[in-house]
Amino acid sequence: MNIVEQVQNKLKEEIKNAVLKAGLAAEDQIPGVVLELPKEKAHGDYSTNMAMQLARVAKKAPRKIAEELVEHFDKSKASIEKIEIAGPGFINFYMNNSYLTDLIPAILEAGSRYGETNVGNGQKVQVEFVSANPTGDLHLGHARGAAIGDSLSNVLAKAGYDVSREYYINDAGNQINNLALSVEARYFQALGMDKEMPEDGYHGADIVGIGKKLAEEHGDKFVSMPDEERFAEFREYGLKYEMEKLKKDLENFRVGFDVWYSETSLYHNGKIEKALETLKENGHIYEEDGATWFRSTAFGDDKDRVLIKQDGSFTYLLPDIAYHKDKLERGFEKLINVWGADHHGYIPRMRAAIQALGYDGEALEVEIIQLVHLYKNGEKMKMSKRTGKAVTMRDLTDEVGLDATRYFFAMRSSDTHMDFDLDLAVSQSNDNPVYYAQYAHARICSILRQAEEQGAAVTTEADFSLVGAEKEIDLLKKLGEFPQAVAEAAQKRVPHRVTNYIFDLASAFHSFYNAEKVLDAEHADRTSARLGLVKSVQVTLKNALELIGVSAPEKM
RNA sequence: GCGCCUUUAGCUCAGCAGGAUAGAGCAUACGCCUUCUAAGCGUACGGUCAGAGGUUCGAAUCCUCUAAGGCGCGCCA
Repeated sequence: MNIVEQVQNKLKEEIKNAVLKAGLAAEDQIPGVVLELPKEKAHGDYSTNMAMQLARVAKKAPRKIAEELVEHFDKSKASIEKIEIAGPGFINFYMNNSYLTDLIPAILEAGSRYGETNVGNGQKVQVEFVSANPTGDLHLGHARGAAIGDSLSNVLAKAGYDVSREYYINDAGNQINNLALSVEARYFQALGMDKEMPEDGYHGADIVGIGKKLAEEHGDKFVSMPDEERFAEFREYGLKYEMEKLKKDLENFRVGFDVWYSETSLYHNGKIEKALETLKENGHIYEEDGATWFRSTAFGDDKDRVLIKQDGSFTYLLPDIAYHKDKLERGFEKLINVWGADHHGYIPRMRAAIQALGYDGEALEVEIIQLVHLYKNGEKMKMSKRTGKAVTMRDLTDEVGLDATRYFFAMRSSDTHMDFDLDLAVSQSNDNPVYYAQYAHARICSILRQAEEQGAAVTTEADFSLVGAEKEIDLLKKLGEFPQAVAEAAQKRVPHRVTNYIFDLASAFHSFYNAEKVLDAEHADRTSARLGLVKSVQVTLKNALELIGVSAPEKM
């Protein structure tokens, strides 16, 4: 627990004690003590709404309650300088903020670990994200999903969850057959022969590339091959090629996975049959019209779902149920799936399946990533994966830059529809807030470099009580919020809150930088103390940027 | 028709399990570099929180309805 939390807990405890001493409520009637960070400095460092909350229990006016509370409050116990009653009954606490300077050595010692908490309590969670079909390039929506999935995973890990990142490879369905046929068509075309694309073929440039590559490496070797054999070759080749490209693209995007899980493997190890068997045993399966159905309506779904089609093949749902059963059997307590908005209708049937398998439906959490619309020249760009006109993740990072792209996606709540203005991101890249945060980091590095040249070193032994100017206190408060910001982002699954924090911290630093000078030969002690402060900011900024996959440059 | 998401400043978005006078960035106007990086800082301007009811000491936030926009509603994946 850091110093900030200790002080907050102490304060809460004393508030509770004051309520009891004033006889305003019995112990079991006291509502949870809420401490707020007032927006206005004139409202103190902390405030509580306890008096208002007690109005009903104590049957008195909130301001009257507040007065009694303050009377019985033991000021000597919680670093308090002054208490005021304001507004409808807020009690505002003005702290003696000197305790905040203890944060500096604490952060310096924690280093890259600063920000860690244990609110996750080691809970085993799995985050499954991207999971794009290996039939083409990753596009804009995948990029957003990748950025959010990765950031969320980082944040959860930082907050003490036991996180596993997983990618589900859809390498078994019809789409892979279409991939093979698309490759085949492109191969023939590369040889100058006429061959039509399949109706649901993939028109991406990458497939054209595969065709060319095959033609260059193997000539017309496949032309005379029996159709079935050629199909199998192309299927495997296409899949391998797409997966390698996909992994590489994600790696370049600074996104890594612990597990790459193959759908096909479920067909070979009998897990699909087992899942079906479990559903049967639990009485949720029936036959109708020559198909096998899952009675998902029993768990609130709109309609029942087909698992095995008339022709005997599986729908997408059945292996997916087996997959989720496997996840749960691997001991994950929470399954967080990051899905595109176009799959949101799929949630009720998946949750139904989990319940039908005998698990708690709450184990499944789905983070829906809303659509990204790309604007160029003031016009919305039409995108379609089928026609191959989609803007790929690679196009985006090439054009906008990796850091800016990651930051931009991490900046916004995942459930808002997002407009990505390419012109703005490219032409006026200085407006991008990523540089604002990175610039703060680079500035600090510059100060530290010069300090070193001047023989001034960062040490935990400095006299940090010399840190106390207004901008310094603001900065310290911000630094102290970091662990809680991460914890909250994790618990609420809102990684963009970390990005907001980064912006706030950078802002507090820039403001400090303009108000106070760090390096000052005339005041060696103060210089030493301030070096500790800016180093703490550097450490915290770097840790925070790392959570959202953005680099912390030392020079800009 | 049904379900999910969205609607906050001219634009893009925050708003933390309901709190005090709703905040940033961009844009606009004006200041700040003989001093550690001006990709920065400061000041000003800018709001019927889509609309209507309700819940309560108190609502952008919770509930109901309405409107607008997006997405989905396959024996596709």
